[in-house]
Amino acid sequence: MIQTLRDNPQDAEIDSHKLLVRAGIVKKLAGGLYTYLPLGMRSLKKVQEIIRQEMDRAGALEICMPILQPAELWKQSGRWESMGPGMFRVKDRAQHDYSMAPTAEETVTEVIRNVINSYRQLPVTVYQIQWKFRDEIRPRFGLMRSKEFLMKDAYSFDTTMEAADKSYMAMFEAYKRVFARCGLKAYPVEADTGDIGGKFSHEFHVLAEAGEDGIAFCETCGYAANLEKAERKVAVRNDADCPAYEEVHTPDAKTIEQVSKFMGVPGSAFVKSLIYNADGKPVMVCVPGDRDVNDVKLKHFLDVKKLELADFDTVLKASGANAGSVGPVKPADASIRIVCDQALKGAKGCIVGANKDDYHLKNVDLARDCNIADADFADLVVVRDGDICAKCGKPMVIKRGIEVGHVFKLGTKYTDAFNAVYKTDDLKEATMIMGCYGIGVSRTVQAVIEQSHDKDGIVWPASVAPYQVCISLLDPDQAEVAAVADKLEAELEAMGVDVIVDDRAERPGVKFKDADLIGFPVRVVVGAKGLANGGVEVKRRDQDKSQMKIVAPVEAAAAIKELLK
RNA sequence: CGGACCGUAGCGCAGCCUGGUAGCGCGUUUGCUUGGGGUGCAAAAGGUCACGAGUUCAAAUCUCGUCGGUCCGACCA
Repeated sequence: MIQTLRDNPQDAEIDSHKLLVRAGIVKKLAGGLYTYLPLGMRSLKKVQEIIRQEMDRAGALEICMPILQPAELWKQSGRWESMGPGMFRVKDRAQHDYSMAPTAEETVTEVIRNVINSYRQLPVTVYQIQWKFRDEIRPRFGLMRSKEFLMKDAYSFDTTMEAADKSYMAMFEAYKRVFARCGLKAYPVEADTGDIGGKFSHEFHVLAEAGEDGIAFCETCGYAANLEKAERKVAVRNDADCPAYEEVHTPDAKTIEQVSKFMGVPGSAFVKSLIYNADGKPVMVCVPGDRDVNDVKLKHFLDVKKLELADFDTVLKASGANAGSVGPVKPADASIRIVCDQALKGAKGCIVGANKDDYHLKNVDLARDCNIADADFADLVVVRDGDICAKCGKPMVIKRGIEVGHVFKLGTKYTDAFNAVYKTDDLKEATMIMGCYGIGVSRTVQAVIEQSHDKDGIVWPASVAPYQVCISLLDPDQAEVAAVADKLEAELEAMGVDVIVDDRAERPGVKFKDADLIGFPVRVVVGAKGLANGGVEVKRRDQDKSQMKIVAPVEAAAAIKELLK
């Protein structure tokens, strides 16, 4: 049931997706839904096994929770509404609502609440490897972002913050081991903690051009954070004083790019001003003209629940102009709060929107001409390549990554909602402190391929390859040759090595191409010609043809075992 | 949600503009051939041309609608 394709599927864009399909690892059923063919299933199981071993080693206990989850659980945490259309919802015959598990914080908290009653039973960390469902807006890149995917999710419950930190670190270390054993270079990256706060969230990223997430790296001090979180340091400005500001007519120029072209001034000389709607109140946000606002940072800084760009009406009312001519100098709504990126502190001689359609102001001194509180200067922009690391002051680089894991200290968000309490040693009740930890198992399989392939196909690490060894049997109809292959296969299996024999009636070239495409870590060629030359030929997938070794059949198994190390 | 493009054999595509017998490559099956990096030859099977309506003597082709897919964008002033 292994079939390889010569042509790339038309819907695949990135190498790992093309190879998944061409090598016969998965087969698409519909958008975002894939069947794991025999080869894919074997790799998926190997990744799962590594995860199980490392979870067990870290002291976590395996459980299995239902995929179908009663709506009541989600209503109790408030997420039945807040998850929005991202969650698949179904009804039973009695019209009761259920979700198809997108994650399992609610379920696990309900379970633990019922099972754990005493501090004597804590701490505990449970995990499961279970299918998850998310109604992605745009499933893409094969297994990378699909509607149904295999996830390892773990949840820790502790009595104290210190203990919770310890549970967190145990998972953190386990994750490092899991990815290393899968042959992946995965980096822990600081991530935003959403509504919870604190410094306790790390994403594990595999660096890849095809990655969907941007990560800021400091090669000097090792700081790594995703773009939502990454902070930068800015130099103190010492701008020359400028004369009083004046209006400039800028017809038909709305974007910074257009005005900058019109006036012949670089974008960085501008102040970009946006009106946001923060919990229903308008706020003006100013950043350097060549920068983007980081909504997550802004949300934290303003400490609001809901943050979005204001609609056109609000913009007009707040500034007095339509979008494109908004600025911090004398907005129509004089009481509007203006917050500013730290890089603008002390900025003089800037160009800003005039709060009058088709006009801008030049020679603006933010301190002199605008009403901005000192405390309203903060780090509010998305970092980019070359920005200064907030930790060590050296430049950072931006790289792309695939998020394969996430560890998160949750606090009491769910244990409060579900009243997950335990009896303390002084006969009181206390709320458990929770952490959650996910690994995208199916995504990890694809990340391995993305990180390890060449022009001929996949280069599987031995630990997660569908088979570690492929015996390419070139003359299957010659009894003595086939006998050598049979014996070698039996020996390898006895040594605990996975082996597959390609005994198809195909030409050698076909077998070699397929073995390279699928990417078995070690290829053994057994053929009449080779045997006449003294033995069988062994070669690692990542070795060149010239590094192929001829070994006597009796020594082959040992030689292969050596190559797999 | 908005825009663009696309649905023709298992896969990759042509044909559509200018309506008239449904084609090519890969794969599959059979025979011969070849036998160390996707061999060559010959033959065969395989399609409601996404679906529905319309125009027409006649629709894969033109028109409208529906469904599905892919990509881009979603207000950064």
